[in-house]
Amino acid sequence: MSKALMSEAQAKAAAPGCGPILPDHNDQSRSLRKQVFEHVRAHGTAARADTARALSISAGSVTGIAAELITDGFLQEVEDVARQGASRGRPPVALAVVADSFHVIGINISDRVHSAVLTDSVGCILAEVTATADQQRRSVAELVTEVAPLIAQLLDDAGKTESEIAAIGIGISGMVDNNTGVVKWSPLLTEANAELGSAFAALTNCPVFVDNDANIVTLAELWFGDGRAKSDFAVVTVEHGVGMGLVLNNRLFRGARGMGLELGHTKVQLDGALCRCGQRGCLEAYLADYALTREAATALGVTTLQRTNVSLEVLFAEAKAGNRAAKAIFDRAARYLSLGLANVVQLFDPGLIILSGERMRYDYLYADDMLSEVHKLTLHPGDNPCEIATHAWGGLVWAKGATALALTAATDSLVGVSTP
Amino acid sequence: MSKALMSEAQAKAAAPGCGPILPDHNDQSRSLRKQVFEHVRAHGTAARADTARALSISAGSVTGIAAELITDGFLQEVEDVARQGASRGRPPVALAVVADSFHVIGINISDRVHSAVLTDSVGCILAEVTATADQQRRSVAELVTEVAPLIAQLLDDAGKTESEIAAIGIGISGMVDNNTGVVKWSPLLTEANAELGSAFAALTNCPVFVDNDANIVTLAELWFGDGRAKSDFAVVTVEHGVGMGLVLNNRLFRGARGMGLELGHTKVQLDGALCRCGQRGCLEAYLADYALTREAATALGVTTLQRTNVSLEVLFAEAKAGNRAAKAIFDRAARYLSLGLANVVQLFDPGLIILSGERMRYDYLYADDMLSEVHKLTLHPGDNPCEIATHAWGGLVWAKGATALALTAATDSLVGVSTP
DNA sequence: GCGATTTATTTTAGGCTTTAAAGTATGTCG
DNA sequence: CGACATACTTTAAAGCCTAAAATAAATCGC
Repeated sequence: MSKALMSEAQAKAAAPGCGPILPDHNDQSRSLRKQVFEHVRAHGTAARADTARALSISAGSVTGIAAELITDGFLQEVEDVARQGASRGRPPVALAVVADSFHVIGINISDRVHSAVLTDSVGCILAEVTATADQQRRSVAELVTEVAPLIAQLLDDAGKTESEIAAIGIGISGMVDNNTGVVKWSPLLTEANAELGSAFAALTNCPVFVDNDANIVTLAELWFGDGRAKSDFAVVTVEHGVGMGLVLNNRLFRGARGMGLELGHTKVQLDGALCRCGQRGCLEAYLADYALTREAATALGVTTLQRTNVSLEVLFAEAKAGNRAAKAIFDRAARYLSLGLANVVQLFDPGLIILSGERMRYDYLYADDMLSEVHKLTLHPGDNPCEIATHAWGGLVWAKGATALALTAATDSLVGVSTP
Repeated sequence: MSKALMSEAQAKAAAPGCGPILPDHNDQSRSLRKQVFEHVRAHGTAARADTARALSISAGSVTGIAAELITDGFLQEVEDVARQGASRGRPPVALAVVADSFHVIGINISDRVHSAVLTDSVGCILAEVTATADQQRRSVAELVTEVAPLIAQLLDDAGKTESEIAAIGIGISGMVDNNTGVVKWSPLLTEANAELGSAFAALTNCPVFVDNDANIVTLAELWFGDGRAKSDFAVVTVEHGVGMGLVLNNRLFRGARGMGLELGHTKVQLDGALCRCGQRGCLEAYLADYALTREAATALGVTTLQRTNVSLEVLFAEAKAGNRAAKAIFDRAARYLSLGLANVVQLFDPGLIILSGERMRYDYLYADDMLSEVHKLTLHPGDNPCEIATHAWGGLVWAKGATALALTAATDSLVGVSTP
């Protein structure tokens, strides 16, 4: 059991490169070309010989593939600072990804603030931009109009043109079909089954990939965060709703039919509290913003509270100041969170759960009591209990995670094929 | 939503061949040799041309591979009854698996009765044997002594010798590490971390594979039952405990770390009913045999009930006869079952859930009320609600499922390599 | 400094798998 | 019977990868 509040800067410094560090054991089909590229990117720099050993392929293959990737402009030989004067034998020559071999854009669409970043092929941010959003629901067309200036601004700031962007990733809360880019439902949109992906593809002439916010945060962890060194882990987000993302074997698991993982709407109580989805007893109905403020209204004796986040802050301050009713609200939420996490452990048995989301500032939600409660509610016969970490990112997680979506796709299309 | 009570004979007649019908899209690494063999086995018979089209490989490859498999004795050309006088052109030559190219044994170890079957390479039962078990916990050594006669009997009945058995599959309830054959915990064994696999391997000189009973039933569905035509589905068993198995992309999903899928111990109630695992609020504590009999004791005014299954029968009879208290017990169990199933749907989004286990005879558990309750407790934005089927197999499911475990392994080791 | 040693990378020849395309076999249709 | 359709087989060649030999570039001991 551990807790870690890590800044983005720390996460960046923790390990070089980006992307999952552990190789993917299941899938032999990835071309060696892509495997070599991904190995170098994951480790920041890697020598040919190391790469050959790590991937269990012959040195000759690496030589050939590296030469090809260098010719194509994806890799380059660099001075290896780490290994200076180390050992005998011919010194290895380090390979590194050519940072500006391609670029991607990641966009997060939210109810309060949109954010977008433009990064190079190793995930370094070249430009970032945010814009406050009006809180109304809107149509896809309106949303495109709303977000288009952000993209233009990014390109301008980074000095790039549309044609230099290999892919765009978009995160939005709601139910998203990642394969088709269709948003089946979102609290931000007026339409159901909105063709968000194709709308942005038409706008930008780039391949566009869409996913829901929980998956986006999970990708952020897998590519840039604590999950890089793990091949299997879960991410649970507590915010407006309760979301979940799962990585199995270094890949984002999206459920058998592309949906699923709706942890927020798993039932934790028969005939329980009313959820905004209209059903009763959802985990979300005990944990999410609206659930807490609903109770806050009662506890603080206020009948109407203007803004959700304001009232939450008030509630938290009251709890800190010793208001028993306020504290009880957080305590109950924490107990239900522990129950929800215990169910995740029982069903998926991940080695690590990362708690994410702005609400993680409310330390009641990740107090030691809550964490030990999870273990009390779990069977772990092998004595390898699930590690639980808290990770409060800055506001750019979502946009950063969206770039991971784009980076994956761009890598596939550019590096995965032999003649780009 | 559909219900189907299908006998083993019907399941057998429903589709020819055995094993998953849908090809595995994820894994390119399977050698074409194995893919061809598995395609033929899955379809009962298949022409070379059909196989080439189905697997998207060239006809020439199939010719070569089929020739090799025929030489090695795994495939043969047969008269194709179906296609007589169909179309123009040279008639296809059907290929079929040579049934006695190898044999496997499947064993189910239970608290009441052990069962074992010996099948050929297409899953046809050549011999079956059952033996009542004493209900005491026992050591691995005692268990081996107990089961050894069944194996001897099978071999004798089928006229085979130990050396003709390619693999043995064993199912046992409890927590099993399939990779190592270690039973971490089982209600049938006195020891923890019992090396059941190696114990039987030592006895029989065969490769032995062990899995828990829920996975075994799931394999039975995947190989011989309703799951054959699905690439993703879940199986939920209600019996002494509540178990679950999940098939993702035609493969049994065993959780990130080989454990997991402990649906019975997911929590459905804070501070709920006491479970035999010592925790409170487990789904199992509302559904399993001991949970029902515990309440039956109260409802029927009986203080001590001799045998669990006897008292369950009494309770069921009372409910049928109109005893309100008895009926209420089943009703509540059904409500909790629907809640548990809804959670499975929310998290895994399988297209199909198969309810299995002897308790499915208690129709309260799969009444339309329960099924519609599941859908009421689930979000399904794409209007593709999860299908729920009930499947009451005969007593040999478990043993049959265990053969699937053995068949998988035997196919890998025998067919997967070019020179056996 | 010099050769032995060590490790990294490159070159080369060959093996394996698979395919496309041409060739052969065997049926139906008119 | 010939035209056609479909299934299967053969064959040459392409691709990918490896093992092994060759080459490169460093350190170590003297």
